[in-house]
Amino acid sequence: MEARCENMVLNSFDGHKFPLTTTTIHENGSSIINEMDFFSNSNNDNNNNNNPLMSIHVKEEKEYDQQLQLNLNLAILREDLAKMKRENEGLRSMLAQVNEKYVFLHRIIQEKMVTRETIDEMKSIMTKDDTKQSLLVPLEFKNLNQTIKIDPNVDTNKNGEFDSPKDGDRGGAVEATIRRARVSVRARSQASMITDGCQWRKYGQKLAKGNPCPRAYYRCTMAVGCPVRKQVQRCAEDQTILITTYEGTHNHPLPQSAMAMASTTSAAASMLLSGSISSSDHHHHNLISPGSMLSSPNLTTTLSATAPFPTITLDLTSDHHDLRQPSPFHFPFSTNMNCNIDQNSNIPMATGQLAAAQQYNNNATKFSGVQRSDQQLMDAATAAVTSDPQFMAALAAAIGSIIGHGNDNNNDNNFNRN
DNA sequence: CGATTTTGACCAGCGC
DNA sequence: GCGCTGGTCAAAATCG
Repeated sequence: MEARCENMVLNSFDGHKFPLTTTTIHENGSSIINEMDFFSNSNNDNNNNNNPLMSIHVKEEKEYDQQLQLNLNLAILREDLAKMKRENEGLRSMLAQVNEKYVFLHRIIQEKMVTRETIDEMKSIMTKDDTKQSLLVPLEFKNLNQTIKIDPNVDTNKNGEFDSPKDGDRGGAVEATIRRARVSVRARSQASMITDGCQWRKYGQKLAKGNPCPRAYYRCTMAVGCPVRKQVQRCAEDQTILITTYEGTHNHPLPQSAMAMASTTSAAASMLLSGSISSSDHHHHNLISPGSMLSSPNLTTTLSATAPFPTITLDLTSDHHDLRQPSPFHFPFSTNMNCNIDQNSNIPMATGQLAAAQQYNNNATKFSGVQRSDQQLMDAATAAVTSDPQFMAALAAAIGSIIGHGNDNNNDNNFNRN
């Protein structure tokens, strides 16, 4: 004779209890704890088919098994969710730090702008040939934002492009200078074109001299008349390197996924035109600007004064940026914090961020304690984030939304409410 | 069938 | 003026 009792249960999330073990008590008083086999199949069912009571019992056990499996899955999901929440908390704190640095940079930028205005006034007093000066020193724009927005008063050709400087129009010359400034991005990628969030239409292909790989020409098709173009070509020396050269500034709102690249190239072009750094051929700069692609430890920028158009090259081909992968290249998480975003149009605004970045570098001693750890943290986060394009896009959108609200003090709160 | 790509032709700038 | 080169155009082909 043996008695059977259920003495261990699993509480389900909906309040139900499911037996995990049974205890078999034998006549001699000994007892054996039998663990419930969650994954047993129905082989034994055949042995009980002739016993209606046993059949009902087995049926109940099968239901228990199914429910137990379901609840175990739920428990696993819960654990995963908790893990993701913890990771999310870490990212939030990281973003808070990034945002703090953005505010700091923004203040520096404003200070820089004021300084530039003072220089402008002094120069205009010292020289009467201000037309030449302003053409030679493009940074003298008091508000670079104005150079990026499409001005209906500026002559454009039939394609909506800015006319070349030869038309003698000063405004047109300035705009053409902006458009002619080029930002070249070198990155390792197996894909034929890097994914930068914009829509492009190929309008030509050429075999350039000295490179067996053809150069492809693309224009932005996200808006009619958008003057932005890009050239894509593999490096002749190392064909795993994809060289993408951007020219012009978008005249339309950009999706969040495109903001990273647009703001980075915009910032680089801004620096290039600003003359905030000396423009010597093959002069390398390692820029420090928190949270920016431009600040990546192994990123090298190269300015070329001998090229037909002023060109700045952002080199992402070092080991740290080795992005070789079968899937299309995805632009590293970065840079939204490096641009001002027009509250109305969502157009990235070049604001001389890199000059500010340099000043940030000069002031780096203020941050020397946290800079290094932040940089390491940022590196780790970048590697983690870039491994998941979808998450990267979502994170970029989140950051963009924060910074898009300006630098008010509620940014952290805005994010934490998510 | 509309959008996109391909590809030869055309144009402008530059050096000789 | 001529040839070379880079960049763009536009008709044809291709794709989804």
